[in-house]
Amino acid sequence: MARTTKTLRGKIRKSSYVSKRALRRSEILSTSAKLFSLKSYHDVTMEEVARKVGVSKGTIYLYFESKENLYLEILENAFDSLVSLIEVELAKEYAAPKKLLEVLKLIFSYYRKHTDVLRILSRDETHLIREHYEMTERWRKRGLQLYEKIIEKGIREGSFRATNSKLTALIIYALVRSITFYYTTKKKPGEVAEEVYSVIVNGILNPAKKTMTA
Amino acid sequence: MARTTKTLRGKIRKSSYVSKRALRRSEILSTSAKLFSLKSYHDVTMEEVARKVGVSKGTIYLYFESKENLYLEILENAFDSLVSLIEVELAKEYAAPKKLLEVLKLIFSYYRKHTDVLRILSRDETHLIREHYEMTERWRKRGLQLYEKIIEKGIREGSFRATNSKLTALIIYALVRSITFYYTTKKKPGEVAEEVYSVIVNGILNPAKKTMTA
Amino acid sequence: MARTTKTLRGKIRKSSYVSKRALRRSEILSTSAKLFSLKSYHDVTMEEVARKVGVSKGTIYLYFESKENLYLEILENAFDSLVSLIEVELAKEYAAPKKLLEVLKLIFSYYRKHTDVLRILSRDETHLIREHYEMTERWRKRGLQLYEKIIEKGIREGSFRATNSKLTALIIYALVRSITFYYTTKKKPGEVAEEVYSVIVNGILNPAKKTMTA
Amino acid sequence: MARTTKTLRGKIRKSSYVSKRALRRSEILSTSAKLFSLKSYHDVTMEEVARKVGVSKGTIYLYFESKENLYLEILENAFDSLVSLIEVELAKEYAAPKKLLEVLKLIFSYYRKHTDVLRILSRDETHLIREHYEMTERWRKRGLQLYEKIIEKGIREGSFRATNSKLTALIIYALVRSITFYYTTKKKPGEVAEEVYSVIVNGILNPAKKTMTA
DNA sequence: GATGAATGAGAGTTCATTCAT
DNA sequence: AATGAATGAACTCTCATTCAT
Repeated sequence: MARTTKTLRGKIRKSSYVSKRALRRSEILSTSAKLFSLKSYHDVTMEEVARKVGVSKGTIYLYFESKENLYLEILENAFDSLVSLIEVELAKEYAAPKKLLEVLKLIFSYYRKHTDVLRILSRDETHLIREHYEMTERWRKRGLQLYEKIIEKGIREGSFRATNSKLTALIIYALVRSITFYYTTKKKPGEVAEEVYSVIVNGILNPAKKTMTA
Repeated sequence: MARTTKTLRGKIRKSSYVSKRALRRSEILSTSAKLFSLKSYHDVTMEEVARKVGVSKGTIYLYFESKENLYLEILENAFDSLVSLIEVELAKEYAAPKKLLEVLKLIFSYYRKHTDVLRILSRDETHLIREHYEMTERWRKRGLQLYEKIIEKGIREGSFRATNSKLTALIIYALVRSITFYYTTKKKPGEVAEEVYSVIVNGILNPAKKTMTA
Repeated sequence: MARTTKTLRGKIRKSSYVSKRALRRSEILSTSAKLFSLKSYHDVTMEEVARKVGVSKGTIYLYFESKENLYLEILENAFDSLVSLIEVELAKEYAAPKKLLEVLKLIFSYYRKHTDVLRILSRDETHLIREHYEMTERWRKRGLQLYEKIIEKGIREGSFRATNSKLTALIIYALVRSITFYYTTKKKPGEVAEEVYSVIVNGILNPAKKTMTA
Repeated sequence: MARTTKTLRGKIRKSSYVSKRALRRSEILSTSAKLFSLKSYHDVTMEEVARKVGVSKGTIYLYFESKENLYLEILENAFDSLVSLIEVELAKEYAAPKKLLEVLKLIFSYYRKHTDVLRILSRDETHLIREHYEMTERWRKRGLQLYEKIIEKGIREGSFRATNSKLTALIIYALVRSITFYYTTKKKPGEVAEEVYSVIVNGILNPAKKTMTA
């Protein structure tokens, strides 16, 4: 009996310990993510992170090898969670225009909820360290490919006209990035997505005069 | 005769002296601009700037009060020269669509020539110092207003349809920014401008099916 | 019992921690005070202070915000402790001459024990920083007032003749300062005080001939 | 004839050059003396000296080997001119009390006219450099000896009572120093000298009660 | 595991001094 | 003789990281 109890307690303790550790980790991650979203990498000090988390400086190093690693893990997490969301969406059997709209909706919603982390992700602090550079490059290429595929699918389906799909993908990527950064509005993410979608697909020209400019 | 020569020489010497100093200044500006475009503000050291320019650390301080000032001057120069270029274009009596196209051409050409400086300008290293923050904010607002005015003019003229002009301006601003950043191509700036223009005004939808999505 | 022990140990540890920090602080204070008493402010480097204390440069900054602050704290400490000593003496109900003698004794004793710090206090390095300037000015004015009051009290009581009390105060202030600085002797501070006192009150004239010079 | 003219011209030119050089030298000396009297040695920059004199930094080095030398020469000049003045006074066949009074008058007058330089001389920035230290020490010892001799003369003559002449000399030295530093008054130097003299010789005690304290 | 004291390399900046012109 | 551009050593201060407790 005693042993069982002990073992159980051990397990509980261990599992509770593990979850405590996991909790601390994510606490550090989210706290520092907020800080990194407000200032540049170099302007966030480990001292500050520790103070905000409510632990000592040394403790941070029990959970993360270095400041660099902490920073990279924030990026990785953000990157992975957004990508996996989009992956699900992409798998669905929608026509290209609807697919584009749905992805936009998804992204804008996600951004609204995870502003901190994504401000960091979107920032062009690209040359901090090689790992960071590579990660953001990977992320950007991944995003571009995603849009490119949708556009090419649309062109094949006949729903999109035959534009330069690389450039168009970049355009979409860019505006998503900037709108999440700078578009301050009370509209719901879904509405924003629709507005953006409308400009992308229809352009800004007055259809009545379209013949004049094409 | 001799006197004349002397006077002339005096003038030349003086002017050559002035230009020597100016030359050094711009040498430091362009060298450090290149460095700042490759790394973040904090990752560029004055030591490095000095070494790249080929002078000693102290020399930099003969030309610039501080690292901050050096950085801000790079930004200011870039900002001012681009703005004044655009201002000239805006004054012309074009219809909105042509105006938009011309401004895009102008910007892409400018970027091609001043990549270093404009990579810095476009970066979102927004929290370095108040002056920097204010300068980039000003620059962004100025750019957004510019596009917004063109779009509103177009709407009034009937050439553009009645979109959310604020959002549309942001979209244009964003894509210009990202394309100059990430669009690596051998096309001439003018061609890029036209491609971008086409996507903006016409959208990506196949006109044959346009009725379906509006 | 065990609990009591634990609690006690806890308290001891905490108090021992506090005193450790306090110890380091005062170690740094006294070491740097010695250095500052030997060289001018600018000639003492933080590197040197650290080396002499036996810690690294960074450590000094864990205890003091800046070199300036370190310096000012040395001054403030010296100033405060001497002033509070004198204050006690002044409150006593002595006649002016005895009061003067007692204050002199006090000051000379104090100086003997705290030479380092008071060499700094007495130095006329008046233009370092505004805080320093203000502090030494305050200290000087405070000292002068002190003597002035004693002298005026003496004049009122009839024990001192009616001299220019401001000038006399300055004279006393000055000689105290210089004697502590330059009078190297094996005499006890009390004896020095009495010698000085004697010169001040009686002057140096031979009483037998006093009528001749007055 | 031509030769003579040439020679003459050469001489004139040379002498005019020499005096020009001498003028520059003393201009630099007096300008920097003023600066050194306002700030500490380290807080006066060669840049500042040059600017105030109205020449370039390099020029200062054509007249003085180093900052240290410039500083030392200021001290030396002040020291020498005062000492030679006093020397003359001392040679006169006065009785000790009158001698003391005359020397005090001399010193206070001199200070009034050469405040800048003597503020530097009186400052206890004693450990700048060995030369400076030695010079101020020499100066102090010289001054002390001077007073000591007068006092001992007075004691021998019977005009002064038998005090500790070393201490008394120090007292006089000290108060002279501080009064010149801190005694702000509109009185003429001669009057100040007399006031000081009176306190020194008569003390501050009320003669009516003198018997009580002796 | 957690702490916080300690480290020390490296940053920006200053300034006495030198030197080509 | 005079300049002023250039130097570079030395300074104060910061902060990611380590380590004894």
